[in-house]
Amino acid sequence: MPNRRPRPERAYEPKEIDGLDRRILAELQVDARLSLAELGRRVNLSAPAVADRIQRLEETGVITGYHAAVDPSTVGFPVTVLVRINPAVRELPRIAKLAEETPEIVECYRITGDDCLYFIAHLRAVEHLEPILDRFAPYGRTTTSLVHAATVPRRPLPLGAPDRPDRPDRPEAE
Amino acid sequence: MPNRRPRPERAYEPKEIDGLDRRILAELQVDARLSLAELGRRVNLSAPAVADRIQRLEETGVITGYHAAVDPSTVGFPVTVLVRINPAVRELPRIAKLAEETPEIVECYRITGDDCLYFIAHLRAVEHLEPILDRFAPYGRTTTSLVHAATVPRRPLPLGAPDRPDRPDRPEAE
DNA sequence: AGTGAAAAACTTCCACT
DNA sequence: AGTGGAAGTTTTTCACT
Repeated sequence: MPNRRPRPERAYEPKEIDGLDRRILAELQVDARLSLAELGRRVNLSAPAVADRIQRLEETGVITGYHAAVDPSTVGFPVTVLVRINPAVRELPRIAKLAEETPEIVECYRITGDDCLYFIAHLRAVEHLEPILDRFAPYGRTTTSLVHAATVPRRPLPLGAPDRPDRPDRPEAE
Repeated sequence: MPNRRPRPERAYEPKEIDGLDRRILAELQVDARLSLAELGRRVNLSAPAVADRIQRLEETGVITGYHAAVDPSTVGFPVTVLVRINPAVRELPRIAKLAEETPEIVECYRITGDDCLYFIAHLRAVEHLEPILDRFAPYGRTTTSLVHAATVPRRPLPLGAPDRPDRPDRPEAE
């Protein structure tokens, strides 16, 4: 037998995710507030079994959280911008820190290409854009786009239709 | 009295969102699975009162859903791309439709600027990028970036700290 | 708009398979 | 890994403020 060291620590165990897990994930991506009982009914499993699986999915880093989606325009942030940044040499860490410290910025990613960073920010008014851009200006060149309508609103990963049973159905109680 | 027609239909009523609502929203953005009972404890309100407010927030379009966040890399989508598109004249609707029909695309927005559309897609392999780009090629010029680490992972809107009481606390039971 | 109390539903724990 | 049953919570409804 080959000398197998214990598996290196990693964020999530490489345990197989089966069709049942995928169906549970598909359901929870659409409605995170589904009860374990209801989930169990949908995937044909008892509530404790669903609870077990969900716990495992959480512990292995597959599910990273449960979040209410709030429409920014309804809570005073009618303006959304996407800003790309072409950083001056060696200034990327400073830019990342600035982004982190700016509460209006709700996500920020490193990307490949000339502009190697971009963020999304929600603003109370277009006028609030300038001061934000000004803070970044010393460290890079910014390109700003106003975000209009969502052509495809955020939607779940294509995990396969949540309707293919992995085991035969149990007989229905009527 | 001026002739007031019934209020035009809109996605959400312009009812005031007070500090209590903001605190509830702040909590639910962080953990959508909090129980009404626990929320009530945190904002110092009874469970039925919290349920009422949440229902109103849902009905008025402030809360648009509750979603489990799934780490794409743990479910077989290790590659994330951001694609900007500069559409050929009059082809934007076709591009939007293509985006809608491509399950790997999890969001797509219209933006200002030369490239007036962008989308985010999660892929099972870089090789899957080409066929997708090829579908868009006839209708516009695409610019693709690979998305690396999240500098700022998606986080809640800055709705104000969820710890400022709007009413005096009730006496604690001990 | 919010409360407390009762009924229904849900989550959790556990012994068993 | 999953089940069914018991115990503890939570959600929901409702009369009252």
